[in-house]
Amino acid sequence: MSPDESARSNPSARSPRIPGELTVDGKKIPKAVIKRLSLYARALQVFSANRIEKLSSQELGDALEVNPAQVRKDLAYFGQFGIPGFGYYVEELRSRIKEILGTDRLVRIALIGVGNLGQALLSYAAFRKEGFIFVAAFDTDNRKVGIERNDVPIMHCDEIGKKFRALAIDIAILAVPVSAAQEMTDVAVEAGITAILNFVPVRLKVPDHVKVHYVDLAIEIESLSYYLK
Amino acid sequence: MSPDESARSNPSARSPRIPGELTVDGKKIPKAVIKRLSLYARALQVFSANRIEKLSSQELGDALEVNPAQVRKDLAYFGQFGIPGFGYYVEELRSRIKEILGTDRLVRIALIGVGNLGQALLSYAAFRKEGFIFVAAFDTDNRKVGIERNDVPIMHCDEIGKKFRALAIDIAILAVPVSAAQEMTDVAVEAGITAILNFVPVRLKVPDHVKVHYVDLAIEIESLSYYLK
DNA sequence: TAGATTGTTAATCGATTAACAATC
DNA sequence: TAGATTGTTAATCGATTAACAATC
Repeated sequence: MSPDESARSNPSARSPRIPGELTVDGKKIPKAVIKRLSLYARALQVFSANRIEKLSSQELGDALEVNPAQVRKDLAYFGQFGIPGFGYYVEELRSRIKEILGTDRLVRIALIGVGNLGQALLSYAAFRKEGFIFVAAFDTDNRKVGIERNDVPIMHCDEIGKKFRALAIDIAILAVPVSAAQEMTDVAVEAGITAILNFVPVRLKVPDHVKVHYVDLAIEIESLSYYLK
Repeated sequence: MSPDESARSNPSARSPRIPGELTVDGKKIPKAVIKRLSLYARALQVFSANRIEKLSSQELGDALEVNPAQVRKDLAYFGQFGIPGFGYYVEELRSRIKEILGTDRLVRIALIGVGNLGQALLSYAAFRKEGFIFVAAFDTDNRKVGIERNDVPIMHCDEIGKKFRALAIDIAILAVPVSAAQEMTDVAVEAGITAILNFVPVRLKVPDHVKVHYVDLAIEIESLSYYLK
């Protein structure tokens, strides 16, 4: 079977075969589309909580400062979700987007590095509300190992190899010092991880099948500085 | 004098006149360029620390996974920094980029919201190393008001109006609950702030001259989820 | 039916990469 | 001089927006 034959009638079918390059039915999906999809899902949750049962691409776009054509185009990558002349059912659209994102279930997260930032992330209640759960944290400091933090057990980094598989970790969040970042990454990759959210200000070397997102707080502030008068 | 006449021979002159739209000598500067400039500055710092005195756009690009033509093009927005056939002097390029970014001096930051995330940011040593200093933090919880955290005094949010001006705050970091985000933003804007780094998952309404950068941790994780096999 | 809004194609806009003359 | 690498223009690539036939 050729890669193209993986196209199916199921409109939200995912067929990522070339590592790092995501396609649905042969179309490449820009990274920005995925980010907006996630924003749509959250906005729809709010509409739903406010007892709004239907809306148009215009209304959804207005809530997020996104062009309505953009909203429709983003959705079109994955199928048809609306009714011409009517709009979208809020709950249905929300749940189908969550399905596309793969967040229609609990996503299991491991934290590597229980410093200040790591601890803040552990205690960030919004994660749980949005369907993410910390199942384990790892640190090399023996004073931290063995205790719990926000109901999350802290284990030694030496156990990453064993525990990542046993606990079926989906995503690793990296919040260690620069000096430890690459080594911890290598261990996590060796343990089979395929997605890393990296807060460490260093470029990580990973195999093609591993996806890394970078959040760089200092760069965010520095680039804001440019816009000061 | 027409806006275009603000073009000067000084290549790094900044002339942002249309609020929110940044131009240098009439050219628009993409936001992505500013982010990369900040990455270049940090990488150059590392080269410098390793006693590397010169490099080419190829070498700088390699370190950051950026195309060398991209490096040169980014710099070209602001002037000429290299020597044909030779490359760039590391220290000179670094200091000129810092100048462009406006981070060749301490940038003064105020934190609004001293919850878990806020406290983590206060204790994030990397900020200080990169030239940012927290000069004040604000919270509405009277148990926190009056004490210090990482040498930063915590004041009541009612004082934002007065203190922002007195302390010459450059950038506000917003880390409050969703319910308080817009009100705190309004107060900060009223107090003259022009740059906000917002960690709260809500769209802020601000006047055109105020620049907001969004860091949305839940969206980062959710969009990573999409890339799981 | 008339009005509204989708899904989709075409047009526009912007950003990245390639190529190369200029030049150290 | 010969070799290397810049700065810059042209070509490519990708993403956003506009427009509109299809259709509920």
